[in-house]
Amino acid sequence: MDRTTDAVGQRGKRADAQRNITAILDAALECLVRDPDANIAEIARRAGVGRVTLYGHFSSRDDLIDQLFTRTVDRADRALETVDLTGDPRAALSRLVASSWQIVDQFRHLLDVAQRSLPPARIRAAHEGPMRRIAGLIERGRAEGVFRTDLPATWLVALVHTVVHAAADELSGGRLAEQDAPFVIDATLQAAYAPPAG
Amino acid sequence: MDRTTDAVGQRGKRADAQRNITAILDAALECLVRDPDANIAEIARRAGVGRVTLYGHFSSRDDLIDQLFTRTVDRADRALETVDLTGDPRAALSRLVASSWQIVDQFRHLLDVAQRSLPPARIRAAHEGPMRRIAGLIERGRAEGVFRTDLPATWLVALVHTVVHAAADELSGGRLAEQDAPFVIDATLQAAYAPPAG
DNA sequence: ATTAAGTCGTACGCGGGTGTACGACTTACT
DNA sequence: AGTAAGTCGTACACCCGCGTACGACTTAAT
Repeated sequence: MDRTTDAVGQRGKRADAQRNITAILDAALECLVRDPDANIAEIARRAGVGRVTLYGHFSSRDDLIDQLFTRTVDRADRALETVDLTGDPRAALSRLVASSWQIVDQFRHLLDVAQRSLPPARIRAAHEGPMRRIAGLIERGRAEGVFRTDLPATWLVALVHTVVHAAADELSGGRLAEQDAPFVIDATLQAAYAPPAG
Repeated sequence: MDRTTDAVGQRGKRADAQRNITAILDAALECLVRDPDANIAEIARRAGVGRVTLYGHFSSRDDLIDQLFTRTVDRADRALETVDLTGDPRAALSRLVASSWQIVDQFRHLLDVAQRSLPPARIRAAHEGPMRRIAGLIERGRAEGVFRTDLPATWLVALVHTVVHAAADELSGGRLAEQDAPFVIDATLQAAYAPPAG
C-alpha cells in the first residue's frame, strides 16, 4: 500500500519526515505572518527542527515560501469551493465575500511575503481560481441587471480583493471592530456593485 | 541675510551641498520606486555623488528614507491644499480624489518602501494631513445628507486611500487604461459614499 | 534485527549591504 | 586671496543571512 499522501508531493517520505514538513510549513506561516523578514533559523526553531533538516526538505528560502504559498492558496480555494453561488447574485456575493473575508483575515500578511520573493506570475496564477469564481458571479449578476455594467468586470473583481484587504488593515490598526468588518465590507461592495441610479 | 531655505533643515549649508542633498533625494525617489531594495551605492551613483558624501548628509539608510518620505508627503499635502472643497460635497469629493489620484499614481511605490523601514507611527503621522481633509469633507457631506451615515467615517476615509491604490495596481498590471482610471475611481467612490437606497 | 532514511549540531565559506577612517582634492563664501 | 566647508575614492571592519559539509546519532520501515 502506498504511504500516506498528506497534501503535496511528499509521497514515499517516512512518517517523521512528513510530520516535520508540515511542522515547518506551519511554523513558517506563523513566523512570516508576524515578521515578513523572519529568519530561516527562526522558522526552524519554532518548528522544533534543526536548520539543516529544514534544508533537507526545502532547497532554499524561496522554495519554502513557494510551497507555503501554494498550500495556503489551495486550502483557501477549497474553502471557497463550498460557497453556494446560486440564487440572487447579490446574496451570493454576500456569501462569497463573507467567506473570503475569513480567509484573508488570517493570511493577508503572507501575501506580502510572497509578493517580495516570488515572481509576479506565480502570484497571479495562484489568484486565478478565486478570481474566476468572482468573475462568473459578476457576469451572471450583470445579465440579470442587478450589477452595474459601466465599469470593467476586472475592476469589480479587483474591488473585492481591495475592500477585503482594506478592512483587514483597518482592523489591525484598531480603527474597525472585528464584528463590524463583515457588515462594512458587504455594505461597501453592494453599493459599489449596484447599477448607478441615473 | 540667511542662506536660502529650500525645504527642510538645510539652512546654513553651502550651495553645492544643498544641490547635492536634493539630487540625492531625487535619485533615491527614482531608485526606490523602481526597486524597493535599491542600494545606497546605487542611489549615490544615480545622484552623481560619492557614497561617502551621501553619508555626510544622511546618517543612515533609514534616515534617508525618512527624509525622502517627509519631503514627498509635504509636497503632496501642499498640492492637495489647493483643491476647492466648497460647494456640493459630491463634486468636491470628485475634485479631491482626482488630485489624490495624480499624486498616488506617482509615489505609490514609495509608500511600500517607507512601510518596511519606518515605524508605523511615522507613516500614520504623515497621512494625518490628507486624512483630516477628507474627514472634514465627509462630515459636511453627511450633514447635508448626501453621504451615507451607516458606516464609520474612518472607513470612508480609508476607502479613498484603498480604491486609489487599487486603481494604481490595476494600471500597472495592464488591466486598466490610464485614461479610464479617474472615471473608474470616481464612479466607485461616489457609489460607495451615497446613502443606501432602502 | 538489520538497513536505510532522517535528524542533529557545529562549523565554515560566501556574498552583500552598511557605516566609518583617512588623506588629498575642489569648490563655494567673504 | 584665503579659509572653511564640502567632496572624492579607496579601503576596511562589521554584521547578518544563506547554503553546505561533515560525522555521529536516532528513528522508522520490512
